[in-house]
Amino acid sequence: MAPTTPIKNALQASAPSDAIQVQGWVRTRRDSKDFSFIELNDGSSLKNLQVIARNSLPNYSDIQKLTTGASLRVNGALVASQGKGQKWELVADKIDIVGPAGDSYPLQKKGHTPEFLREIAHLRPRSNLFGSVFRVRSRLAFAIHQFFQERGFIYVHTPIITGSDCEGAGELFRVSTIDLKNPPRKGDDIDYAKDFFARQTYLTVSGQLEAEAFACALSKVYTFGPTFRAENSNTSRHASEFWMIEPEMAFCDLNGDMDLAEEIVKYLVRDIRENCPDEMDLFSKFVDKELLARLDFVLERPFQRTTYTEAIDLLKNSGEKFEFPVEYGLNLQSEHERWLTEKHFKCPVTVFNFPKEIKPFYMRLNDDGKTVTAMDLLVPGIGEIVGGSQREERLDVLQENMRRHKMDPADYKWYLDLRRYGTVPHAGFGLGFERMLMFVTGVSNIRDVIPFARTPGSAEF
RNA sequence: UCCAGAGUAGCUCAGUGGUAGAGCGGUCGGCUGUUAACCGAUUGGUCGUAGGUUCGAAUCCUACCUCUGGAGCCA
Repeated sequence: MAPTTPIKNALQASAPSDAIQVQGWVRTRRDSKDFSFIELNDGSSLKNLQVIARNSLPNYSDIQKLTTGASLRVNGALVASQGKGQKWELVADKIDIVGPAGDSYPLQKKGHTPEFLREIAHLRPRSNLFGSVFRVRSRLAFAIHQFFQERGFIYVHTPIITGSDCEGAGELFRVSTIDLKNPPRKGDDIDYAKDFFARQTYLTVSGQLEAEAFACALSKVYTFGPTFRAENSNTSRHASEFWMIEPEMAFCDLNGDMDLAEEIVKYLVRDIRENCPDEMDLFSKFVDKELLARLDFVLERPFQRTTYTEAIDLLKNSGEKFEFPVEYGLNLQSEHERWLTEKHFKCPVTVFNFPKEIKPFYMRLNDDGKTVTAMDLLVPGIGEIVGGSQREERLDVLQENMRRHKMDPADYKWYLDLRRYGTVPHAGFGLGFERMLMFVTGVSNIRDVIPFARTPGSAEF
């Protein structure tokens, strides 16, 4: 079989070519007097290749019946286009109709709403918008690995099935092979000692604890994989299955942690700006007209930093009327975060040193005894994109934190061992992959940056 | 889970108590190196579901389902 030229390469050709082969799907077809124009797309780029099908082709009557969505293999000559709008076009010597699409094919050449395309998630990557989103998703994943690998971080595959529910109950998916109709029992309770893993197990909500173990051996590590939350969250920013990037650094404090978070956000924005120009152009035209200006702004301006206490003061003195109260000891609400990043600082802002009462047990207690070394990186349009902290490395303080959070230290023996043997200051954060993708593409619903989204009540496909 | 809004043709929508509509798509024909081509014709409906009010309901009422926006939780 002759080698196939990706349409992306054909469009970037520097010289005509007598004989190439392309394969792809029909986007549109227009008849002319003695021939037909076919716009062919193979997903290698946003742009289509214009194919000229002359009426001298033996199967021209079949070609005239082609509709959007049909798949073709075309052999012909790549020549300079006579028309405007494209540099090259392919004059076909032979067109094989690999698979016709029929008149029930749901995608038109006209634009569709993202909501409709979501209902046909198996076909939506054939649209300009979703093809672009998923090409950028691929590039973003690559850039993440590149960022960490360039800096000497070691990629750790933390487990997806886990026995620890460190973030608290009620938000995990149970993993079990127990027969739901006839479960083994111990008294009135289900006997999980008879389950597959001889204990209760769940889908992971975070690889952090395991990443800490590896950071305390390999110094700088990162995880990048799927995580799961059984929260009944119905918003455009939450999914039940999503990907998270979690670096963890030994011999690192909160400042180093904040530095890394700001550095990676800038790095990823710059990488996508440079490597996905066609896609970014599409997003800025059809998704969010302010996108490029906002991203360039993020690249140019230094990120701001403010303590939680200062942020509360700023909010209190802002003169702004907020729906929710601003009070020391309360969580910052979405409207507060938006005001800080969009109205006050007008750039990404990192808030740090939060009251210990509103943060998890593993965050390091500051010397004031009131705050912990937590940090949230807020970006305009999305809100919180990174959450991280310096971890509590002192065994006695960590055990006290656990008791304060009504946790049994005995359940976390292996985690406490990290503090018993060669403990070190260490820090890390979680960066939501989809939220980052939303930020760089301008796409406003998380369901539209995941190939097949899982959300409460919805796991079709 | 809470608050608000919306479900009418394959898609986007109009129709607000009295015969179910348009544009796009599809189909047929015409024209044409076209660019979301153009021109003409045509096709296409259990008005989200189930009850109720009424002589009569897409339209008013109730419940439920789904989607969207916002909120909580967070990444």
